[in-house]
Amino acid sequence: MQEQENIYDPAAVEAAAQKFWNESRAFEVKEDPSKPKYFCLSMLPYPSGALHMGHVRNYTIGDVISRYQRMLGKNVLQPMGWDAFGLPAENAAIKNNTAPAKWTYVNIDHMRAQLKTMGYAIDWSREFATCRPDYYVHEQRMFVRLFKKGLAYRKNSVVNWDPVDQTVLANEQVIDGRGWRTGALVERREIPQWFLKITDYADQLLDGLDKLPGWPDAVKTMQRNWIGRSEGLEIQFGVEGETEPLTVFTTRPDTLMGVTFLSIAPEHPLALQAAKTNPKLTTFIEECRHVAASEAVVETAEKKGVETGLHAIHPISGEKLPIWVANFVLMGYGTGAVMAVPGHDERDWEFATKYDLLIKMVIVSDAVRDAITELGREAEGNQDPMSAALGQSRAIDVVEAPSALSIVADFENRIITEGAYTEYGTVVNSGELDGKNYREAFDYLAEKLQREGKGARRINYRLRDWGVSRQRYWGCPIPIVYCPQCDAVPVPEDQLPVVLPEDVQFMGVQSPIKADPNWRKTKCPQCGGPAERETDTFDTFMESSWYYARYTSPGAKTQVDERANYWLPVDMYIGGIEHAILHLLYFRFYHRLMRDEGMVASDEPVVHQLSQGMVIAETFYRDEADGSKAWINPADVEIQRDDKARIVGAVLKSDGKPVSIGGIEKMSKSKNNGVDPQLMVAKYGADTVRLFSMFAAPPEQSMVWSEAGVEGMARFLRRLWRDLHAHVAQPDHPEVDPRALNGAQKTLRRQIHETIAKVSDDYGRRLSFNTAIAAIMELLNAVGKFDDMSDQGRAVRHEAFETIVLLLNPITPHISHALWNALGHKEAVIDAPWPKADHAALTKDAVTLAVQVNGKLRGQIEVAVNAAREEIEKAALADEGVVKFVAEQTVKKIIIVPGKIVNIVVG
RNA sequence: GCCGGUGUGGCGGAAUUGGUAGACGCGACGGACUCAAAAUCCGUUUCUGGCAACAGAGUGUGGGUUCGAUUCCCUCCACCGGCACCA
Repeated sequence: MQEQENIYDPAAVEAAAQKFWNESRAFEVKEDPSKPKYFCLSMLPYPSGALHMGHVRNYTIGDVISRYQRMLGKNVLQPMGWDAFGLPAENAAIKNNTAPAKWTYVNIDHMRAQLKTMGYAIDWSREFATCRPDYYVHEQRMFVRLFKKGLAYRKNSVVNWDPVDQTVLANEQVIDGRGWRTGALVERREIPQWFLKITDYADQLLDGLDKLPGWPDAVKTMQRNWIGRSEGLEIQFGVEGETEPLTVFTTRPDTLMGVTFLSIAPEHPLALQAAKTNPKLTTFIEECRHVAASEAVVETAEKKGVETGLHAIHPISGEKLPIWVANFVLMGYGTGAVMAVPGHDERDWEFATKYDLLIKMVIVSDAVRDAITELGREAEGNQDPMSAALGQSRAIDVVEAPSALSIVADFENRIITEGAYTEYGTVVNSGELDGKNYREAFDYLAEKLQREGKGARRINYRLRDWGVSRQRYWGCPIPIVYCPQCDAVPVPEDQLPVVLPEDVQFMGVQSPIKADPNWRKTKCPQCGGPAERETDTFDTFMESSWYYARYTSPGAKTQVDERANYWLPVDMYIGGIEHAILHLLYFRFYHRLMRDEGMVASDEPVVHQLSQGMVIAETFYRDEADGSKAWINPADVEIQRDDKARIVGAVLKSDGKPVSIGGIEKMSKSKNNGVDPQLMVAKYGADTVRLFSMFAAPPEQSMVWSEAGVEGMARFLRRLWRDLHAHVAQPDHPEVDPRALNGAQKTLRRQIHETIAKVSDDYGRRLSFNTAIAAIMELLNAVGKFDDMSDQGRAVRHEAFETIVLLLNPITPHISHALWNALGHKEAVIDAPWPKADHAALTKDAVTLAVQVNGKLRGQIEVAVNAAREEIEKAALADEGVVKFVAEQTVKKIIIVPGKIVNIVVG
C-alpha cells in the first residue's frame, strides 16, 4: 500500500488534477471589480494539424505566468482560439481533395484535445475560430466603416503571377524566381487591391513605442526602423524635352552638388516611355519583370541598370545628368526615383563604379576639414581660415600651401577608389554651400528650393500602407460590391456578413468563389442594378489583429462590448520573435482603429510583451543514391561519444549502422527533426514536458530539445515525490520556532526564504524560468542533505517541501496539486496564496568576501556583516594567499565592494 | 543587401546595476546496491603543466576604457530571425 504511494505515476496524477479543474470550472473567469485583473495572452495557433513543440513552449510560458499571477490573488484571464484562415488549408484541400473548412475543423478538434492534455489554465468557454461568420462579420463591419472614413482605399499594386497556373503566388511560393508547383518563371503583375492607411498612424505607432517600457528593446527598435521616419527634401529635377519634372526624395540634400546621375525604377512611367524607342531598355525592363516581388530578392540581386538616353537638369547647377533605370529602385517606395550621389552613398558608388559613371566628392570628414582649416590659417593669416581653405584651395595651391590641396586630393582619391564616404561632414566643391555642415546645408537648400518651386521639406516613411487583399478562397470575404454605375460600394452593415461558402470543391488552384460564376452575382446596394461581389479575401493578419479583444466579450453582438475595458489592455503577450514586426505592428494599428471607433479606451493593446525563441533539434540524415538526403528523426538515432564525452557519431537504432549528423536546426517536417509533444507526454507526463521546456533555455532564446534533458526533469520530479512522501510518513511535528533553531536548521530555513525571494523575482519581474527552476532544485538538493530528524528539523523540512510545491505549481501544476494534498492541505494548491519571504529568516551574521590582488583572486576572508573598513583591510592583507602575492610590493590602493569583493592594487 | 538578435566547459545554460566565470541540469568517468540489468545513491568532471601543493590560460576575433570586463565602446567573423502574399 505504502510502496504504491511512493511511486510517481504522472498519468494518474495528471488525470486527477485535470478532472478537478474541469469539474470546478477553475479557470472560467468573470469581470470582478474587487480584484486586480491580469490578462495573459499567448499568440493563437494556426490549426496546421498537430501541436508542435513551439506551441508547447509558447503556451507553457503563458501558463506559468497565468498561474503565478493567480496565486498573487489576481483575476486571471488566459484564453485560447484558432487563427483558422490561411494558405495551408487550401494546399491540403488541393492535395487531398477535401474542403479547407472541413480540414480546418478536424485539425482544431485534434489540437484542442492535445492542448488539454498539457493542463493549461485556459478559460475554454471563450474559445473561438476566426473562420466563423460570427467572428469575421465584425471585421467586415469595421472595414466598411474604415472605407467610409477614407482609411480603406483601392490602388494598383504588384503581385507574383504564375503564368501557367494563372494565379497569384505568395512570396513563399516563389522558389528561385519560379512558381513552386509549375516551375514557371514568375511575372510581376499590377492588379487593383485594397489597402488600409496605416501610414496615417505612422507617427502614433512610432511615438507609442516610447510608452511601452514593458516591451523588449529589440522589438521596439525593429518597429522603429520598419516605420522608418525620415526627414528630407523632395527635389524636382527637370527632364530635357519633358514638361513633367522627375521628383526624388532624399535625406541627404547636403550632397546635392554631388549628384552625377538619376536612377528610376523599371516600372517608372518615364522608363516605360523611354523603352518604346530603346530595345535594350525594353529587354532590361522585361528581365526585371521576372524578379519576384519580395524586397529581399530585389536587394540581394546583382545591381544592374541601363541608360534611358534621357537627361535630367540639375536644379542648382543646370548640369545635364543621365537618367538610368536600375533594378534596385523600388516603385513602391518613395517616388520610384532617386538622385545618385556615388561619392557619398554605398550603393550609388557600386553602381557608378560598375558602369563607369562620374564620382564627385562634395563632403569631407571633420578630420580633413580641420587639417585644411589649419593649413588655411597658416596661408591666410587670421582671416576666415575655413573659407580660405575650402573656397580658395586652388589659389593656396598655387601661392604657398600645396599640402592643403593634397590632403583634399588624398581624401577624394580614397572616395573614388576605395568607396563612398557616407558620414556627415562639411560640404565642399558645392559653390554657395561650401563650408556648411549637414543641418546648415539642409536648411539652406530647403529654403532656396522651396522659393524657386523646385522642392520642399518632406517627412517620408519606409512604412507602406497595409495591402489587405488576397486572391484566395480560404479567408474572410472583402465586403465590397462592384457596380458598373456606382463603382466600389461597401456592403451595408445590415447585410453583413458576406458569408464564405464552406462546402466547396477545389478545381485546380483557382479559388472556388472566383471559379463559381454565380457566387459573385448580386445587386448594387446603392442603385439596385446588377453588380458583382469582390472575390478577394482579407489577409489573415486581419483576423489576428483584433482577436485579443474578442476574448473579452464572448457572445457580444458588436465587435466588443463594455467588458473589453475591464480586461484591456493585455497585461502580458507571449509569442514568437518572428512576429516582432508585421503582426505586432498591425495589432497595435488595429487597436487604434478600434479606439477611434470608440470600442476600446486604451491607446496600446499590450503592456508587457515577451518574444519567445524557437525550438530547435539535432538533424540526422543518410545520403541517398540519387544524391538527396534522407532525414532521420532524432528519436530513432543513438549518439556515440569518445572518452571525453565528445560526440563522434551516431547510428540508427534499428540497424546499428552510422548516420550523418546534420547540425542543429529549427524543428520542421522537411528536416524530420520534429519531436511530437504528444509522444513525450505519453512517455513522461505533461509536467515533465512543461518543466523541461521551461528549464532548457531562457524564454527569449532558442531552445534545443534533448530527450536526455527531459529524463533529467523526470528524475527530479520522481525524487521530489519520493522524498516528500518519505517526509510525510514521519511522525507529526510542531510549528517552526525561529528562536529555537540550531545553525543547520537556520541555514536551511534561510535558503528556503532566499529561494522564495529569488523565484518570485524570476517569475514576476525577470521572466527567467530556467533560473527559478535551478534555485528550486538547489533547495531540494539541500533538503536531501539535511538529515535532522528532531522536531524542529522535521518542522523546517516540512516548510521546505511546502515551499517547493508552491514554487513549482505554476510550472508543474499536476504534481503540485497531488503533493499539496499529500502535505495535509484540504484546499487545492491553485487557491493557495503565493509564499512570502520572511526577512527575519534572511539575516546573516557574517559574509565571505573574495580578495583579489591586482584583479586576480588570491583568497577569501570571512568578516562580520557590519565590519569596519579598517577591519576588512586588515583581514584581507593578513590572508595567507594574499600575503604571498603582495610580498614586498607597495599597496597603492584597496577597493572594497561591500558584501562582495576586496581588490588590493600593488605595484 | 538592409534591420534586429546570438556567440561562455563535451552539451543546454548561470553569473540580475562593471565585482569570486562555469550555479542548475545533461553527458562522461569512478564507486555502492544487484546473480544481472533497470531504477536509485555517493564522488569526480573548463583547459594546460605538475605526484601534489600549486601555477598559468580562459567567455567567437582583434583592439580600447577601468583597480577590476562574459557585462561598456570600436573592428571583424560565424550563425539565427524579419524584409510587407507563410503564419
